[in-house]
Amino acid sequence: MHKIYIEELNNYIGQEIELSGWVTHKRSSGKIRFIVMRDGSGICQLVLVKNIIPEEVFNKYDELTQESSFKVYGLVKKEDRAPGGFEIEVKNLEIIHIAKDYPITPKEHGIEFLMDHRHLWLRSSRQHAILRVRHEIIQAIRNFFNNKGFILVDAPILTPAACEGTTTLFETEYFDLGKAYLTQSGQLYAEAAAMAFGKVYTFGPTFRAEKSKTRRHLTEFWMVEPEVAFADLNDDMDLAEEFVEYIVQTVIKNRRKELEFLERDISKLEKVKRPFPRIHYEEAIEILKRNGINFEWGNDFGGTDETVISEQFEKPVMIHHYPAQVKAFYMKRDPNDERYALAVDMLAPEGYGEIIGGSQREDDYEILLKRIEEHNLPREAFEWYLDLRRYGSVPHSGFGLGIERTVAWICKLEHVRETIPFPRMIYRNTP
RNA sequence: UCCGCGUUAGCUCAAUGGUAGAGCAUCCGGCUGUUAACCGGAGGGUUGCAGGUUCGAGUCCUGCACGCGGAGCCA
Repeated sequence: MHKIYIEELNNYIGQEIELSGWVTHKRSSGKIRFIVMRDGSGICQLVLVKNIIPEEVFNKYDELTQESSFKVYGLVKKEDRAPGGFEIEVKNLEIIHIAKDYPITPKEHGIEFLMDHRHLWLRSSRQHAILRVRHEIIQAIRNFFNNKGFILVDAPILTPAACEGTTTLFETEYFDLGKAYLTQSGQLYAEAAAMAFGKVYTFGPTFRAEKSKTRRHLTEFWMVEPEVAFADLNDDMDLAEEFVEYIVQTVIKNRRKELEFLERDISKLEKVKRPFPRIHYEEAIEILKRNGINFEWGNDFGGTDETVISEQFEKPVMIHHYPAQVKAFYMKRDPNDERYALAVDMLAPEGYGEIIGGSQREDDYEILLKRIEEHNLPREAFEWYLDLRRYGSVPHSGFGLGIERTVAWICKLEHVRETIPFPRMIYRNTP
């Protein structure tokens, strides 16, 4: 007998097979009983009919509870009435473990209850769909860069100093060397690697100890950060739009079933094709003014501002040339106008906000040193970073894309907490 | 950190200041094609915690804890 997964049922119609899985729910009409099972690859309906199977097998239905594990042997039939389109006419059934009082019952639950039971919530079909899309996005990211000759370079997670500031770091003791911090970006290390390999990307978890409490924030989130030697801001934007187009189109192609389950309007995602609009910071301000928003030059855009700007477009929009004062020390200034940094943010459509932040980096030793001092950063900690400008410095650019916000946008979720298996938020670090 | 809302059965929620209730889940019974099946019955409560007002508080007041939504900051 073939031991198979539910997703393979189509190849076994009319044959006897073995499945292993868990009870999602069951129904009975007396002498005919139904069990809906899941095995991780899908769901399938089992039918037990009294009189055609041994009484002992028929009665195992009574023992099985929601989420009990078991093996089933039976005949595969095509059946349009069954969820998933197939059903198993049960011949025999072997109980592995009986679950007692599974807490997530087939009715609605509140978010606090579900988050407390996140380890069990992952078993539900909605979470399956979301995390499969996440998997597909990560796969697309790796394929995109690998196919373009980028080298994956893992940045350290324990770091000696801040990349961007000092107020938002998780701190830990590091033997006799004092404090260490959880990384908030792999970028500085990606720059070093780009000087070694030309085109690189880092991909890993990053940490922000900010007390942000919104639907777009986690304290631990995943970021992919490409960095390219000899690339300027325009090259950076070219890469970013090709990258995002590839991710979205790959998910539509390979995970249409999951998007449909989530009731995602796929036609909106189909529009995510190059070229994306590129607007100057000043144009973005004009858009805000036209929409009656009073915006002061020199500020960064808030959540509402981002939504208003991105609503003008059906595609992700790139805003470039931000005022240098609101951007990080390592960003290169526009040589034609020192007020601006050669920075770009990409805002996702439908109000999902910033998914990419990037820039051309400062490649001049003296200027970078000056910026480090202006920001009151400890020069010793950045000596290695300054070395990159001492030995064959070149123009280079890169960006970071937040995985969770990208998943939330593509799945059209209310909150990023569902985009990662075990979210870490300001008021939650369990389970 | 600030602003707003909330906390009642295992879960989701009701309950003019006057005897705490429903649906689901659980248990018992019925039903040969169910789709979060359905029908009948049963058990299940220190109303988040600590005070206060009142003849009487789930309900009004104060404080605390926890959660949710939003702001700031960011990806």
